[in-house]
Amino acid sequence: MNMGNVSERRAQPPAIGVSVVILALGPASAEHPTSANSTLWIPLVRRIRQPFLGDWALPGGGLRADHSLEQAAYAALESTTDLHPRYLEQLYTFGDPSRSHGGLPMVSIVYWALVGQAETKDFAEADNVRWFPENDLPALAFDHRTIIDYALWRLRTKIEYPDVATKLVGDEFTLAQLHGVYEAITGQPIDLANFRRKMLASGQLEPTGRKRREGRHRPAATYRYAPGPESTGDWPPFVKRQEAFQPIEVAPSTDSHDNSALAALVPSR
Amino acid sequence: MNMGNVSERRAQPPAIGVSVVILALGPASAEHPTSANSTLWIPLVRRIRQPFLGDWALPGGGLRADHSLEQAAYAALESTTDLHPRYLEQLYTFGDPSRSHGGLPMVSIVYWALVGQAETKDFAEADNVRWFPENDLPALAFDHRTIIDYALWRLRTKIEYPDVATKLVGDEFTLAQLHGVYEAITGQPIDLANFRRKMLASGQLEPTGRKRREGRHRPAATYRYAPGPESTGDWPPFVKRQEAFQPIEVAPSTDSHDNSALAALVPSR
DNA sequence: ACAAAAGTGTTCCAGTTACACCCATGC
DNA sequence: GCATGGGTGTAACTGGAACACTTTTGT
Repeated sequence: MNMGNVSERRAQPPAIGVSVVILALGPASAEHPTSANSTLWIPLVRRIRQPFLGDWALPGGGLRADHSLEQAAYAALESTTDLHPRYLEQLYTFGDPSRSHGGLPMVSIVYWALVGQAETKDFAEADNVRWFPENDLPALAFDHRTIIDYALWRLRTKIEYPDVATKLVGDEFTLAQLHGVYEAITGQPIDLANFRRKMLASGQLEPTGRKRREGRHRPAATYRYAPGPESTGDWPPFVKRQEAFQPIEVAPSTDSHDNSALAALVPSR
Repeated sequence: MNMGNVSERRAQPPAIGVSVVILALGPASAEHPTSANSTLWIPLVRRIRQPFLGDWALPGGGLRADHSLEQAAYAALESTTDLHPRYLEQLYTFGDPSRSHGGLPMVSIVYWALVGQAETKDFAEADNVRWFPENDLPALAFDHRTIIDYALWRLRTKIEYPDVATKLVGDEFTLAQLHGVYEAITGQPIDLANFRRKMLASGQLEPTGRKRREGRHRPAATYRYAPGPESTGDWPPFVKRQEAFQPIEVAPSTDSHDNSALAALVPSR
């Protein structure tokens, strides 16, 4: 590729990449406790080249012409953690020339993903991957701090939709657990009595009939998220949602289809 | 640029572009009347090459490494109409390989823009540019129909925020006008009495003291949109908004700064 | 029996809806 | 005066917030 002088390069299109903000519910961090006993954790990867060498950054990768954006996001996710996302949505596309800070100009299409609580036990920490609590992030490369703040803001404003909240707990959960998720995310105390009624009234929660003992006291009924066709609004009335969650050919290599891992990504509303 | 065989090209990054869905309030179309006497109009450009030669498409263009996404969106907008946007926001990024339909793979970062009613008099119709009412669109190239549907959906869900609605009328407007905008966009009849109270209660409307005669009857007081610092929520609590509306160097050529045209784009909340 | 969390009932309040009504202006 | 839209008043309805209360379990 021949790019002559500077002004010629400036006229070139920028590079494209995809990044992912992965969010999982974990224990409240010891140093920075919060009112709730859970916090959000985010995995970051350490940069191994300039600029920002040694700083932490969002997982991400390049984009191939024969892959969808979701596929690229999913690949970036896999490069960081074995956890499978239960929710994956496009967040925003950042492309300001100033954000590269000395690197080559880059447009980043950012996704955010939620992974379930049950699975977060294996917070597998590779050498260059580490999980950080949302309220105690290290110095971040590029504008990634801004991006994370935006992702958290989006989560907080979107948490009202039951399907988002349920993606942060296991498939089967008690209302108290779900309540905890809401409090952890909003940072606000929420009246449990009203919360329970509101959730049940939404018609999107299906009792499993089973019970679960949380502490050493009365067991609670468990529920499962059940979409229900009456879910209006929120998402556009057209195919976009299906399109976004088409089966993904995960491996960039030729022939390995593993869509089983993507069962959780099937359109949910 | 040398790209050998097909599989090699598939591994290349796709091209990037920016498209804009421009929305303006205009008269209800004769063939497809609606309950309200206004409808949304959208300018489209005719394609002059394959694929989809002769079909209509959203205005758009390429991306340069030294331009921000907003600058590119603004440039695309200028290529179509002289109208200046009063609102410009990123909508979504589309990148599915299937969307190119025989063309080269392309990632499109789509913006949507609102232009004021007063200015739409000069619906300047160039040979390859035509305005269409939202309810009577022609056959569209690529997935542009989906994109427009998404933009309309977004507008309809966002119209609640007074700042969005006011962007579709002139700087000075009567409550009846604003009411008409709401009805045109939602398609629902809205109780005028309650509407007026709600708007005034929002504290974001400032009386000008002037009056305007609309029909041949009692004149109505006019108002102006006045942000007010109490506007909470809606937008993320960080710089993103400012960043998104930094002064834009419009012309791709070397040195012509014309930021005066962008006064309307200054952050409004 | 007692502690602790699960789960239910009930009141209060604020914001919205529906609709009746008065006001200002042109003809 | 009267027609027409501008503008106000108000009662009924609705959903959420607050909090007292009952139930079920383990020790």
